[in-house]
Amino acid sequence: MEYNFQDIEPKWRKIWADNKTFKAEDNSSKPKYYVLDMFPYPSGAGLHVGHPLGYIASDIYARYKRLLGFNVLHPMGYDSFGLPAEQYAIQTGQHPAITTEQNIERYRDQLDKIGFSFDWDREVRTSSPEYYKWTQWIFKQLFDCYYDNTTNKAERISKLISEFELNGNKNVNACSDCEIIFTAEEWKAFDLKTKDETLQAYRLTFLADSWVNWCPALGTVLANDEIVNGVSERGGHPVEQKLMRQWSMRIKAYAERLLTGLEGLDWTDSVKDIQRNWIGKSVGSSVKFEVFTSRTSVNNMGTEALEVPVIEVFTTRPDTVFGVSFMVLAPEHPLVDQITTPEFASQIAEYKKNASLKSERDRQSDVKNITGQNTGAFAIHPFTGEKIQIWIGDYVLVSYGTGAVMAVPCGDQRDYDFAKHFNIEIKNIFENIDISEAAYTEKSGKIANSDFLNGLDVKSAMKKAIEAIEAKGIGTGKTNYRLRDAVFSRQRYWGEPFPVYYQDGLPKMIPTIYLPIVLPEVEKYLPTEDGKPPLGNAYEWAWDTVDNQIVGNVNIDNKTVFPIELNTMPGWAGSSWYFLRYMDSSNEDAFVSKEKADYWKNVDLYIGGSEHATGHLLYARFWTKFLFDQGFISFDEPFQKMINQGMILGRSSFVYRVNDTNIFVSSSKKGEFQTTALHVDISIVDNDKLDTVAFKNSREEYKNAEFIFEENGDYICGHEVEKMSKSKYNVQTPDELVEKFGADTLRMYEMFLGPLEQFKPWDTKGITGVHNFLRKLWRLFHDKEGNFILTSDVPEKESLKTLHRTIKKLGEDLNRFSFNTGVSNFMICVNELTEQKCNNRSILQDLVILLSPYAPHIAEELWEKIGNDKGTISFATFPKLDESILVESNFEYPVSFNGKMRFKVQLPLALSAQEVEKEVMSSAEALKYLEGKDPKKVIVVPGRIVNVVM
RNA sequence: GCCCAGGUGGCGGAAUUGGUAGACGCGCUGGAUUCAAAAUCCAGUUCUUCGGAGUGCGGGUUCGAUUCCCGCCCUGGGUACCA
Repeated sequence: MEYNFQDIEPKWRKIWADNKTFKAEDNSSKPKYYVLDMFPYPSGAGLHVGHPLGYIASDIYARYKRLLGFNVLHPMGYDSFGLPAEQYAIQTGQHPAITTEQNIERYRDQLDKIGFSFDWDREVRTSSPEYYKWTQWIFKQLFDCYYDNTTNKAERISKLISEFELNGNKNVNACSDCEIIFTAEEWKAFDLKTKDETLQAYRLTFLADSWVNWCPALGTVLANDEIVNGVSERGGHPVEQKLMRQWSMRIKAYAERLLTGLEGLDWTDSVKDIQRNWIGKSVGSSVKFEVFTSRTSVNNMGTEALEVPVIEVFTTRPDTVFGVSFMVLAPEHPLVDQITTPEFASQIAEYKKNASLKSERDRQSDVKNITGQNTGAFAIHPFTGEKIQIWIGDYVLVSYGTGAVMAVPCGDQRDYDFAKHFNIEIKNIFENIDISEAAYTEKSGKIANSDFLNGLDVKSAMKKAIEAIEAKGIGTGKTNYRLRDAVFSRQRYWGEPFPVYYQDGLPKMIPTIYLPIVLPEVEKYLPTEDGKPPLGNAYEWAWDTVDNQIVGNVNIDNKTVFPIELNTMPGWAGSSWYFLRYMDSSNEDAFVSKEKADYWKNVDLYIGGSEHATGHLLYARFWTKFLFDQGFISFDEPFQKMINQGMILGRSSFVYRVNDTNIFVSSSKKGEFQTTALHVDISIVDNDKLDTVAFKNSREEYKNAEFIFEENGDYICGHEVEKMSKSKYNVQTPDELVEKFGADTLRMYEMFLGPLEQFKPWDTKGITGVHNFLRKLWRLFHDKEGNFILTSDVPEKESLKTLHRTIKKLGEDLNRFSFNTGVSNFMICVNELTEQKCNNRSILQDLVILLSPYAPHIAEELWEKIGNDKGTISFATFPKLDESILVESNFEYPVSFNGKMRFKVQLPLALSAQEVEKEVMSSAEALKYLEGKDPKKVIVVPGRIVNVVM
């Protein structure tokens, strides 16, 4: 009987499902191991072969860990809120919930065919009310908390209110946008609205007017990580800045912990670097410069109390403070108009106008153009007392730091270029450094011409400068982060509704016992005509505070019935905590019980793409840290180890149409014509050879196509490696491959393609090699007639060696996640056992266990045939390596001359270096290469190599 | 520009601490089997002017470098007037 995967695979998948073989226990004496995949968004296109790559790797690892005796949590679910379903709804009127349900069914069907060992009882869907009830709950927790920089964690807002009532906010050290200092009396005197707004400035999620990235085409705001190269990530639409009242998340509060937390994680340097960059920490100091303007003299006419304007800057190089020869403000800086002298007023107005007309994007692309305008005003250097010019320039951004810089042209290239361009003095404060051509930006060397900093290296000068700045009371050592607070409102339908209603314009939380607040029905999924988000179309979207339920909008009286928030949450809300829900997916009383979270703890192995580095992976870390601070969970990093699988690229096929004709020319002859390359569906191309009949039938316009063939009569297509996409007709679904070769073959082939992390083109050419391997394996157990032929003799020594070498290699491969070499090692093993004609039961039984994580169906079948009636191989014991079997007595020494391997000599390993040298040098082969000369030196590394230096 | 990852036969890739470069598979070539084909099996397959040369290029360290160091080129990813 041949290897019949068509029967074997469905049989075992049914047994696994019926017996819930992969159900994870929440209480177990075994050690736990949590293997997680980034859950998919169920798109209408279904899975292509790229999707399962990571799932296969994680499944192999999960199965391996079970064999090692771990209690493995290996769940799967769906990130099922999202834009495509909504856009489909806009076009067709189909409710996104229905589309999503259909897509999930398709995904499940495809996933099931690959034989994953998921515990489906724990499935989560971010769009189900049972799930988003808890997303809403976490939102409420964030609303009820602020970040205390002294305790260095999130604290309840009630604690803050008590402090306000006691001492005002003068002693509060919190992450906040609150710019005023108030006393307890003042706090108590605030009206409700002021109190509310003051608290918003502290809450971890808060409502505020903020500049947002508005995408008119999508009709929604976007987070920074949803914008790529100035256009929306989805759809590539332009994005503009708009001031809107939006929910935000105070992720900035966690900037430092998000940064330092990276150190303990087993992630790639590249993802850690992306996050470090995104957080963008810079250490330096603030410095205040007093402005010296003509109005200072005007002071004489008025009172001395008239406030002198002060410009505060942030600098990472306080050590270069004596090199400051001018200042530059952002055009939008609030002091600009106040300090500008009358003779420059019109030019300044002109410059500001031009700057405001430039979009953010233009300003970025126009980097080389140096522009600026003198305000005519001067600042006073805090240490030298010199007057220094104040300019405005759009290279200074109002949104970063203080929107003003102290310009040190000798030490900063942009300042240098600016000074050269406008002919401003460049002071050299570096000892023996030539700055005639460019600024000196290295942080080495000594400081000169700098009074009390003279002769110091950068590090000491930095320290001393900050001390001096602080002593003078003109600034403090300070740390800046580039990380912005995250906008949390989306003007969309298909997302989590906020559990928020508005009373007198102030946001109020709906009590937890009434959650979830379920998404209302709407007739249209588009924004309303007056520009409200899609939820503005709902008729039943008001909160009745007496009956505590959602009621019709007609009942809104703003006394007891109030309007509910119209925005929904962004895509990353649900995915920021889903890994916790798997631990306790059906809990109706908590997002996860403390007990289960304490047992499963964080994810041991997380597999997914690195494209989420600045989005999901940062937000999930933020929420985890918050939930940890509040004592809901006992760990503050979600994903301990992460592997980022590379994308599988498609291999597109092309036909070449001779321009203005219906003639298609084969690849090698296309140079003779003017042609246009057209994508052709890869399903009608086999090894680059086009099925011309199928091609003609594929489209009406190709019906009468004519061809110019190769000499052998074939039409050969061109090819190119591109991202897999429907429009390029290069999508390969796993389904057809499973049908043709079986899931075990697909699993092993995807692993065999190359290292998991690498980007690689998809190519089915090699799949037969893997399939043949499985057939060859099958033949080890069966004779030509298909009889099962294992013997129970004492195994041959050679076969034992082969087995244990494989045990060793496979263990090593799995421990370093080298799945591709794992497959190779199975091939080597089966090749050797075939050669040895090994059909020994004990050897082959161990081999089957080794193979079971990679090819579970065939392994189960053979395991059963061998006579194991326990029902599944999944909990067998990973074979134990016996090193003694691998110990060799001889070694074939490679002998090199000047580093070039020439020949080999078989020698006992027991020989000493001297003995090896003697044996080798007296061999006939050696004499030939010595050509009668004496070697300069002979290097012998016992058990490794002999190298003769001539 | 800066940061990160990578560059090895016709192709995907292997070589884990510096020690036989090209494992394993595909493809290709020849042969066996067959009426024939598929399948299977066997042999070969880095290049070569047969001296050698060879892991993107040029240097260096070393008895010995795909591996370590310096400089450069290319590909992919991230990021950017960030003070």
